[in-house]
Order: sequence, then C-alpha cells, then structure tokens
Amino acid sequence: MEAPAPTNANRQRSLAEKSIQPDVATAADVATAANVAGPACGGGLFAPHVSPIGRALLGWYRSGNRDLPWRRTRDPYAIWVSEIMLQQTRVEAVLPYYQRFLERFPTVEALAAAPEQDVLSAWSGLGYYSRVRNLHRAARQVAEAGRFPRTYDEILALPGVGEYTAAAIASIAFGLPHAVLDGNVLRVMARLHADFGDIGAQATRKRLRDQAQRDLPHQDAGDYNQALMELGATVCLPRDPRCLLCPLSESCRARAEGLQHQLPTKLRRAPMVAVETTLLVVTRHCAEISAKEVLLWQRHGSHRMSGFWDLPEAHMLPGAALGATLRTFRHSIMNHAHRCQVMAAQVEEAPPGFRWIPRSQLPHLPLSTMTRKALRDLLGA
DNA sequence: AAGACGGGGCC
DNA sequence: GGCCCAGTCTT
Repeated sequence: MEAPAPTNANRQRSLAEKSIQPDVATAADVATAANVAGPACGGGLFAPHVSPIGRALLGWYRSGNRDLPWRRTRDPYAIWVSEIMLQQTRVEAVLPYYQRFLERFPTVEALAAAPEQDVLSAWSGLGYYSRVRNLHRAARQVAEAGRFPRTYDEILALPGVGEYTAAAIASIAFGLPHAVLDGNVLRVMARLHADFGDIGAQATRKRLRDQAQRDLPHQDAGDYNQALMELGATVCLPRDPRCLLCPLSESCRARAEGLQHQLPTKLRRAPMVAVETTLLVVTRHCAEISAKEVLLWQRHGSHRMSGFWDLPEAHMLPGAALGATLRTFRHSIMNHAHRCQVMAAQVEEAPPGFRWIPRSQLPHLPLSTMTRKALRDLLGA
C-alpha cells in the first residue's frame, strides 16, 4: 500500500483533462465518471470497473515487483529524476546514478542552484547528456515558478519531458489517468493485440497507446503503467517471451496464434559506420603545483556533449611529437563504431582552445565514456 | 518522417 | 557486430 488512494480532487482534475486525451470513451471512463458524479466512495466500497486485463496486471504487479528506489517515494521531483534517467536506459545502469544524484541534489531548488558543471559531472557516464541539461533548465523553471507542475499539460511543457515522461510523472506522482507508451508497453501491446504495424510509425504508436489507455484503471494509473513496463522488462522480453509466467497470456492474441516471437515489428535502422580515432595523451609536469597535467579541450555551443572535456585527436595537434601507443580499444557511439588508438604525445605549449588540467581534477570533470576509457590509467589511483 | 543523441549488456 | 533499452528534440 505505498500509493495512497487518489483524492476526489484528483478525479475531478482527471475528468477535466479528458478533453486532451485522444482516446474514445470506454467502460472505465464511464465507471470513473459515475464515481465522481456520485458520493465520494472511500475505502473502495464501490470498486470502479476495472477491465480483466487491468485487474490481472495489477494483481500480478502487487503480488511482487522489483524493489526500486523510485518506487519508495511519492516526491514528484525524485520520480521526475528517475524518469529522465530511465529514458532509453536500463534500470541497472540507472541505479548507481540515481541515489548519488539525489544525495547531491536532494530538492528541485538544490538542483536549480547548482552550477552546470556539477550537474553534468553527476550525470557523466549515463549518456544522452541533453537529458541532464534539460533537467537542469527545467529545475530552474520550477524553482522560479515556486511550485511543481501538477497537470499532464504543465508537466509536458517542461524541457526534456515528452509524452512518455509526462504520462509517467502524471500517473505515478499524481495519480492522473494517462497511459505511458515506452518500448516495453509497445512490445506488450503489439503482442497482446497481435498488431504487426511498424512500432516506429506514428499510426501504430497511436493505435497501441489507445489500447493501453483503454485498459487503464483510473484509480490505479501509476501502478498499471509500472506493471505494464515491469511486465515488458521481466516477462514479455524482446527475444524470449516467458508466456508461461505471464498474467495476460489468456488474453494475448499473439500467444494464442503462436506469433509472440515475431512481434513487435520494427523496420528502420541506421547502418553502422566505422571510424578510426587517434586520441593523444599530452602530459607535462607543472613545477608550480608539483603535479602532472594533461592537455584537454572543452566542447562548447549547441553541439553534442557541450560542456564535456575531451582529449585532443591527432588531427587537432599537427605539430605534436608523437610517442608510444599506450593502448587501443573499441567504443561504439550510436551508429559509429570507433577503433581508438591512444598515443602519448608532447607539445611545446598549449594551442589555442586547449588547457592543462591537473590530474587530480580529472575525476571531477564531465568526461565522455570514450575519454574515460582512454584516460583509464590517469584516472585511477 | 527521419536523424541525432550515449552507453552497456546480451547473443 | 547487431539488437535493445522506463525517449526527446530538431530538421
């Protein structure tokens, strides 16, 4: 019982928002409308109508789900942070970052007040760094406004918050009846309804979102959404659907026809591009501070990974004296497969745009993972 | 509608 | 090496 029953005010607000929902009226809508119209029903004396699928899903979810830190809070800020981190990122990858980030920036005001470099540094390694820049911007907006947005439309208006995240925050933090549509829900819905449409196409996504919305129990929107995602993450797996463990197997059309392995349909995909990269580790010993320094440059502007520090590539320092090859490694970024060669090098002085960074500073800087790999030996103790 | 945007884990 | 992941924003 971690989630308190939605208040009557919540239900009123939900109804008011129905107009922005593209779905058609369903039995669940009618049931909710009846509850709001009638006397307040405390303690679930008059249980609203819940579809068989919604009931099965909630029963399964509540009988045991993963104990995740963002499921232990009702703080909209904490839930918001978790949802941004979880965009295109696995739960296991998020866990170590989430706790640390919230300890460092425990409130939206703390995040708003923090310098950009600190925020980037706390996100460093998680990827998709525009997420954290938008999160930071949004935190400043919220702090400025003095209140956290409380409707789907207000939440959606925050930078970095799209339809998925707005529905997730609205339902999980505020109990509003908005179905989420993420990769998990897409897969579960495509199988459940044996829908062979390309899940990258808008028409298919709208169809599947409507299906998810149709079975959403308006009193338990947050748990329903999390149950659907939990099902996709632990049972309705991409390659190996565990239909024998699935609470929806009786209702699943793909399962009935033995098509679960052929769904969902995904069409487009960018071809990989091979890239040869030579990174230079240029060091010097600074007598003044009696420390080893390394030559780095910082990305600026609206380009990718703005604010991050990088090693120079060989073509950036045509005058450098190249030394030994320190190591080689592979690193893939999106559809670019880098083969990286790390070489020692020397320069007379730092060229324009470059700075000498003391080795002790490295752990506190925003560094891409490719740079971390190249600097492994200098980053260690 | 198509591209860009990180990184890691799995086969 | 390809696929997938609690997506969003910009052309």
